[in-house]
Amino acid sequence: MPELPEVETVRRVLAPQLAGRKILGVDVCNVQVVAYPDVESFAQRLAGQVINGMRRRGKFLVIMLSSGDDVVLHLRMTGSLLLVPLDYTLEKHTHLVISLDCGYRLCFTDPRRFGRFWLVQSGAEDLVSGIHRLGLEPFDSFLTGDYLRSSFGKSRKAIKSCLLMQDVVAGIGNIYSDEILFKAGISPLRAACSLNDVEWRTLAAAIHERLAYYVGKNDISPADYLSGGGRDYRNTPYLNVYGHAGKPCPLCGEPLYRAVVGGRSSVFCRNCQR
DNA sequence: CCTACTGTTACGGC
DNA sequence: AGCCGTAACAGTAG
Repeated sequence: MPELPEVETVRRVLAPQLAGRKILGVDVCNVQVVAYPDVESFAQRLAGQVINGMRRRGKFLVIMLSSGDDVVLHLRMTGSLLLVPLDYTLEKHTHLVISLDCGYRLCFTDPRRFGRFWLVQSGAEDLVSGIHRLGLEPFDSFLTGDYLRSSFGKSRKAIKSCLLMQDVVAGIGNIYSDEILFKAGISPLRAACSLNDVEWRTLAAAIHERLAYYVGKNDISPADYLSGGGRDYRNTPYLNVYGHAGKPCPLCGEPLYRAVVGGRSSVFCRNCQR
C-alpha cells in the first residue's frame, strides 16, 4: 500500500480520531512486529497513556503520547491501520491491537509482516532504524533543483534509483518515482550525472506537484476509510504509467515500456521521457 | 505451477 | 571505501 500520499492519508484520517483517546491496553499477536523495545515493555509502557496526536515523517508514522513517548511505525509493503469497534471480528493477519477508551481498537494488519513498531522517548528517534537517516520532506522549500543536483549530480546511478533514496528525499517509493519522472519527461534510466540544471529544476517541481496531486487524490473521509477497512489504497487511482506497461502513453499514445531499474520495475514512455 | 509485488536491510562480490 | 546486485522477510494475486 503505502508511499507518502497513502501514509499521509492514513494520518489525516486517524489523527483527529485518536487525539485525546486513552490507551486501555495493547495486544501483540505477533511479536516480530515490535522492533523495539521488547514486547512486554512495549505493551506496559503504552497502557494508560493518552494520545496527543499523530505525525508523519517520510513513510513513517509517529503516534505522540502525553508522557513524551512516541510510537513510531512503518507500514512497509502491505501494512494497514484500521480503527474498528470492539465487537468487530479481527482481520486475518492482525498482529497488534491497541484498545482505546472510545470503544474502538486500533488494529495493525499486515499479510507479509514486514511492518514494524518502535516505542521511543520523543527526541530519541535515533534508536529507530531508518527515521533518523531520512532526508528532506518532499514539500520542504529547501527541496530545489540545486538540492537534487548537489545530492545526486555526480552519481552515475539511474535517476529512478536516486529518487528512491530515503536519506535524500523521504517518502517517494516505486510507484510515485515513475509518476514523477513521467511528469518531468525524464527517463528513469538516465544517469543522474547527465541531468542539466533545467532538468533538476523540472524534477524538483514534479516531485512537489505529483505528491501534492496524489495526496489530494488519495484523500478520503473517515467514514469511507473505515467502511473500506483502510485497505482501499492498494490500487491508487489516477496513475499515468505505473502498472500500465503496454498500454498507450496518456500523452503520445505510444505503448508504455517496462524496464527493471536498480532491481525495481519501472514503467515509462520512451517517446515522452528522454 | 510460476512470477511479481508499493519497502528496507544485510551481505557478498568487485 | 563505495557501489551494485541479490536475498531475505511472508503472503497474495494474477
